[in-house]
Amino acid sequence: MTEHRVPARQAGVRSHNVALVLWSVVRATGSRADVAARTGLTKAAVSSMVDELIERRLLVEDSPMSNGRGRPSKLLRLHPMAPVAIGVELNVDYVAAVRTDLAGRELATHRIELDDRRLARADLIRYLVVAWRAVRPAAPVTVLGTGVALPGIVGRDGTVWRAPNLPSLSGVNVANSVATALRIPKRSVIVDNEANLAALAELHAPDAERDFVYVSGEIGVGAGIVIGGELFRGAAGLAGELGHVSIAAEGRTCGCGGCGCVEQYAGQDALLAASGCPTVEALVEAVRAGRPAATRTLAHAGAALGTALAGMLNIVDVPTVVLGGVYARVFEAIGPAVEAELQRRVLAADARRPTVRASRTGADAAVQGAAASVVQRGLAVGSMLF
Amino acid sequence: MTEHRVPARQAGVRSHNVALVLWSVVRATGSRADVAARTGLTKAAVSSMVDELIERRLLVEDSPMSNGRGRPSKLLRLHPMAPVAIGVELNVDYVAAVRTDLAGRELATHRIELDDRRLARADLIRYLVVAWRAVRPAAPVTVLGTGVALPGIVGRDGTVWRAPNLPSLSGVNVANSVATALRIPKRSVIVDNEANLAALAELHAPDAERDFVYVSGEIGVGAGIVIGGELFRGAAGLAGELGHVSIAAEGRTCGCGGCGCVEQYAGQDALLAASGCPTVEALVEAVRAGRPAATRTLAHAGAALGTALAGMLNIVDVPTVVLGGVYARVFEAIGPAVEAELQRRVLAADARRPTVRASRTGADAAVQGAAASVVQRGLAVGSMLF
DNA sequence: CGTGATAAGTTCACGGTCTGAACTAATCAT
DNA sequence: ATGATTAGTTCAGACCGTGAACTTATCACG
Repeated sequence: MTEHRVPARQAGVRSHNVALVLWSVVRATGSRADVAARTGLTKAAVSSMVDELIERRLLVEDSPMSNGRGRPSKLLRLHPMAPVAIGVELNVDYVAAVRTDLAGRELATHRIELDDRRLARADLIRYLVVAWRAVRPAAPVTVLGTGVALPGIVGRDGTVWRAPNLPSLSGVNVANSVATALRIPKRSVIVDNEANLAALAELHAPDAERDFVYVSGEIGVGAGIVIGGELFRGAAGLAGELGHVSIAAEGRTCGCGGCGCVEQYAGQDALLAASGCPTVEALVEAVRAGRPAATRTLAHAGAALGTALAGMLNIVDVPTVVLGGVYARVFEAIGPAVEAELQRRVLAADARRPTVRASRTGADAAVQGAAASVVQRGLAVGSMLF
Repeated sequence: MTEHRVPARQAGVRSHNVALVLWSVVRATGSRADVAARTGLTKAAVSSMVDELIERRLLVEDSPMSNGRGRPSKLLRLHPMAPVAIGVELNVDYVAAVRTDLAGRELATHRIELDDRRLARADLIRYLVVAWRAVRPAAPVTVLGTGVALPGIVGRDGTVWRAPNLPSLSGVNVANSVATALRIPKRSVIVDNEANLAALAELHAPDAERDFVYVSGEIGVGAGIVIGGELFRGAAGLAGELGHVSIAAEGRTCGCGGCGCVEQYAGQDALLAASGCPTVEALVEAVRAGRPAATRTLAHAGAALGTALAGMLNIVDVPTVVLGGVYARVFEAIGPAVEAELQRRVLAADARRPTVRASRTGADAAVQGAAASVVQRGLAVGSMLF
């Protein structure tokens, strides 16, 4: 049953509406009157809240600008010294960081390529710290929080349940480690799976759907589920482990202990092995050149991926699949195979044909999403910001 | 991003808190002071809201009752003429209905056994109407709404997307049909999948978990997903189609057009065919008697079901599986096989062992859940009740 | 150059809401 | 009977969004 446990108070109304106003300006600049029209609040209410937001140095007022007729409007903008969010990503072959404003605009980026599969836990954390410091604001600006993207299963409290490709992180509470290393409050750190955060970035891209599954094709295969414009994390935050959905009960054995896991058929390593390409770049090149070995491999992988995704779509009911990571780069070869399999296996496909498209975000999707997750929590009612 | 689109108003605070107070009394009787303590509101606020609820004939006050010390408390109860909810279920071999109060207590039930696989749409609706009328309140009591449980995929607007076992219902907007046949407002009718509503009933049972998957083992295999004490319906309300998750890419062909669907291995018809039992009763009896053909069949079916469920658990992240329908009746034979497969295939199993248990609700789970879904919507803010 | 139309933004009385403290009511133990 | 104890009520105070009236600022037109 819907839990009403918490009583509502007037202060909650205020903070909700102030967040609404701030968010409205962050999404698109506008005058007080514009904001009132967009939010449904009265001009009087918006005026009072904008005053408060200017007072708190979250917004600034442009100089008046004529609209042709009537009193010129004073456009509102994010304050240049408004709080920022930092996102960092620790992946198998690189460490990345980004600083964004509340609108998600990049203010600074950083990236180091390295192979850290065999690094010890302390070294991994140290790389994260270095990346964080590289994008830290010079000016005395509040850092709203830090989002951390990892290639593994992460629980709500920031503990890594499983990270096959970064074994030394297994069981570690990364939120704690990062917070102590950076001497920042633990609750300002959000740790999540890389696919979940990339899905969040995809959600923030222009014209994004509000219901989709983002498939992250890296060395592991993960998925971020977005329903109604919100990331679906499941009971403990572990939702979306697509890579280890079985598509053949007695199929290839997998490092996870099961067998027939789709990762064994459509993961990055499987793609390279089956196509005979040494690197992802070579595979992408082979697809461009239309080499049969590559296109055939990807058609097979697409069918496997599509089978697993069909199960997923039957279970979570999402109309759109967004292919990211490697899959986005070879979309022309793998997309149709995935789509065909979905059409065949998704129960609702007759009534609502599932669509498959390539991701619109680039390689920094996860790290962008990490920063966005901080902003999202910051704008939520009852958060750090209000 | 979390959508703040709608501004908050004071009236919303009031209706939220009134619902909170009403719900608190519905869950467990208590004095105004008890309610204040339970909800976190002040005695003053609760007093004013209880007055309103008594005025509106939703609550009544018992005569004072001594607590040993101090002024005796006047316990609050649901008004005997408070609104009720009606749930009806149309299934392949029976039609059922129930009337409940806001607390979910049964006030009247009705059940007709029949085989309606071949009935025309109009006849099916007629049976629903008859069942509804059989439990309709005699006294002039408001019917808050009607929940309809169906064995098929139902969209948010009440349209049946697919109902393999009741083909004449396919494409029909059952909410409309029932509303016009009963001459009740269309928006008072909620139509949903039978497994979803059974999950809701399981959630309302005493000591229910707040995160689980309810598996409905009928002629079709469906699942209702409960996360954080709320039913998860997916983007369009079609979530949980477990029966057509594929466990073998090139496996047995299925009526849905795909192949390898788990329903072909663990559905009721598959169980009967494989065990050689003519009816479910015979199968249950064979399991009780420990006949090898039956136990072997169920072990195999359990492995198939467990494989599909493992994919589901990896995707939606739920720690508990509740087996209902046929599976509950043969739990001793099928449960361990399911559990073993989950242990092997669920990625988070090492850290959090998935548990499997039999449903605590009976054959009327879906119809009870249908009524509960009405109450749930009725108590939600901005609903019919407030 | 002045006048009126137009639109942005502000002010303020009002009604609704919860809180917290003071107060009244009712019962029990002594 | 008296005091302790708990239930429930009353009321002033503070907060909040609304809606109408008002002020401010610009443009078009004559």
